[in-house]
Amino acid sequence: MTRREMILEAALDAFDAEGEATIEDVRRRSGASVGSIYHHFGGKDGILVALYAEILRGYQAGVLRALERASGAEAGIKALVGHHLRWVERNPERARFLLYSGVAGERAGEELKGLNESMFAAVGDWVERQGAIRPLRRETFYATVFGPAQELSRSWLAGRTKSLRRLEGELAEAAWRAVRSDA
Amino acid sequence: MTRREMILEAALDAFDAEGEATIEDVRRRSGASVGSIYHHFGGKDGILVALYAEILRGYQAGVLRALERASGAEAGIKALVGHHLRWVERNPERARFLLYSGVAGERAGEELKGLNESMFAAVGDWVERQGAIRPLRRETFYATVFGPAQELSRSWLAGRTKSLRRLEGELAEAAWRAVRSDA
Amino acid sequence: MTRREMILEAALDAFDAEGEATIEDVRRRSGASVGSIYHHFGGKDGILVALYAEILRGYQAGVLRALERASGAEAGIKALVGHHLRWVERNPERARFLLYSGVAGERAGEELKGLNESMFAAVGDWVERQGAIRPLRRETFYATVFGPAQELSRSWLAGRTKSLRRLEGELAEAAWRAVRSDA
Amino acid sequence: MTRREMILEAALDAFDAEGEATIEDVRRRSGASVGSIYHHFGGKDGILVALYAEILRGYQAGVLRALERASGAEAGIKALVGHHLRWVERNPERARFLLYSGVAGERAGEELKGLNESMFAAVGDWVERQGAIRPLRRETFYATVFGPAQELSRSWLAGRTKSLRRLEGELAEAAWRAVRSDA
DNA sequence: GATGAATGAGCATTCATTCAT
DNA sequence: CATGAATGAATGCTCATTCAT
Repeated sequence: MTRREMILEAALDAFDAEGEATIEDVRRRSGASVGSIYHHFGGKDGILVALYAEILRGYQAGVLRALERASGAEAGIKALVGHHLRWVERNPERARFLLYSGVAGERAGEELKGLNESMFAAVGDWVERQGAIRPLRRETFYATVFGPAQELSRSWLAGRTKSLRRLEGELAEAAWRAVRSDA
Repeated sequence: MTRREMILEAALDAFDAEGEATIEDVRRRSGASVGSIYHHFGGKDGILVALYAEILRGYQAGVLRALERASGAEAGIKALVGHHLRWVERNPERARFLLYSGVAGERAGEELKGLNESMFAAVGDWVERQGAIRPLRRETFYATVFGPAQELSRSWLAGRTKSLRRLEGELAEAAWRAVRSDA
Repeated sequence: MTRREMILEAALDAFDAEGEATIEDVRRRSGASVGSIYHHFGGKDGILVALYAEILRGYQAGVLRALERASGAEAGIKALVGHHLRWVERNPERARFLLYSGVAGERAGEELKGLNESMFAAVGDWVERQGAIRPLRRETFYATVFGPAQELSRSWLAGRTKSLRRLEGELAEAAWRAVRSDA
Repeated sequence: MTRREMILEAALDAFDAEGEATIEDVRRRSGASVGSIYHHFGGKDGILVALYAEILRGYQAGVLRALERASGAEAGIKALVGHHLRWVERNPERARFLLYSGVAGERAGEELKGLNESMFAAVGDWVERQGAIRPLRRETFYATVFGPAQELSRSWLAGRTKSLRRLEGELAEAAWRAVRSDA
């Protein structure tokens, strides 16, 4: 494991345990010196953005894989919802970091925007190839498919919901009903 | 306007402008002294919780009003979605505070929990009186109805979506399709 | 119980429980308002000095009583030591206040100086009437008779010594040997 | 002189001059930045404990040296008293810090306890090797030998006694009479 | 690449005191 | 006599960042 990786892991651990990741937290948990951390990442934001990008890449790879495996619109939509719930349940610290680190909002940067663009494009292509989905504005589509799973994920991460897997069927069905065409 | 109200308003202004509300921010914007702020609210958390509760009460009153005015399940569901979007668009600072102040997660306290309970109960009662809604677990229902609107609200507050009102029709229709019964 | 007395008692309680007595502590424990406290005592120092004087008067009255009851030099010296230890053991909060409130050092004031003078004079008179005591400088005499008991009192108040009464015999005997004349 | 030493010296100076040592006092007097102070000592208590330990070590080294140089019980007891008075008179700021910093009582910690234990043990060994000293409980012995000198030291530090050296003979003699065996 | 001493602005909080009612 | 809102200086502490070795 490289220094770089140790630092990123330490930052994720710190964020999970403390709700934030100060340089001092990262130093203590990684064993690296302050100077070394700055050498590798340039600053606190550098660590957070790198970690965010790494996590997001992993999540998105799963999304695309789920879509590839599914055959047909219904299976695809349900796979998107299911993957989201299962990924969050298997990666609570990573999910927490994506949702609460504050990186997305302010420090986004071009790298992250590019990541999102390419995934939106891939999912958009897939949607267009399906016939059984109602024509919806892009924003409505994403909010409708991912919004409920996202809200439940937040709820679960905060300890207000017991299990996500348990709700997967209901939620996937609801998403499908929301976007399927009438015929 | 009482000192207390001036302080709460200053905290909301500060949060909106700076993304956080330090005591110094609140002091400067309210004109109150540090001591006076502590006299009234006991500490920083005291201000935030009081403000959160006040805002939440206002939001919830609107939810209940929307439900009362609506006749029938479809109108009710769509009213819930519509009210959410319109309230956020009319009260962006308040919405931002509810979503990003961090009060909900950690400092919740009994007061806030009570507020949520009573509203969930009221909405739950309404749902049970409707016939045309599929039986869904409580968590699924809330996530399905409010989740998409909530995700879009976050997107809009972050400047990534132009208008919420524009999407109200599509989103309300999607929510209705997700929860309506088959018949 | 008058307001004044309630305030003094609250100050002693606060000092015992918190190691200091802030105006806010006193307010909460006495039930009096801040304004009322200032009305009666003028300020924080006013409370502390008044309390110190009251406690000191009580202690000194006991010293003089112990001396009056004793017949002869040996009994007198031993009575002084014994009274000190027993008073501390029966009034730990008062003893703590006298030793640690910091009133004696800085804020002394004429009232307290007068109290000490008159007691020193009374004890000095008694000493001069005894024949069996070695001539010692006043400072040496007081340090020799009270010093050991005082040190042990501090130790006991800090929890480093189990019982004072248990050591009374040894300590009184040692004091007597230290000051008795040779014959 | 290292940063660390400069900070400790500044803390002692501040305590002597102001009666307390705030971080700001120490910063101004040492020339170090707040951050540097925290880097070295972790907090205000860290400075005080380190300073207390350093001073106590110096005092105790003198005690042991005094005992080694003395031949016989009487010379030893008198050397203990004499060393105490002379050390206080030569190191008033250090004595004041030991007596009034408040470190001993609350923040003691293992380091300080260990220091006291080892010195008590060394003095205890010496006492046991002497024949001419009455058997006294350990607490009584220490209180009897050091108590008077300690009380006088407090008195001198507060400006209520002119000279300690002047009283050394009387006080040492009194301590010896208090603990010597009858024969 | 790595280390850790040093910096200083910024923050939440405490507290004695004043004063209008 | 009593109340409590209001004041503001002072305090201990955190933290991202720089830089000489």
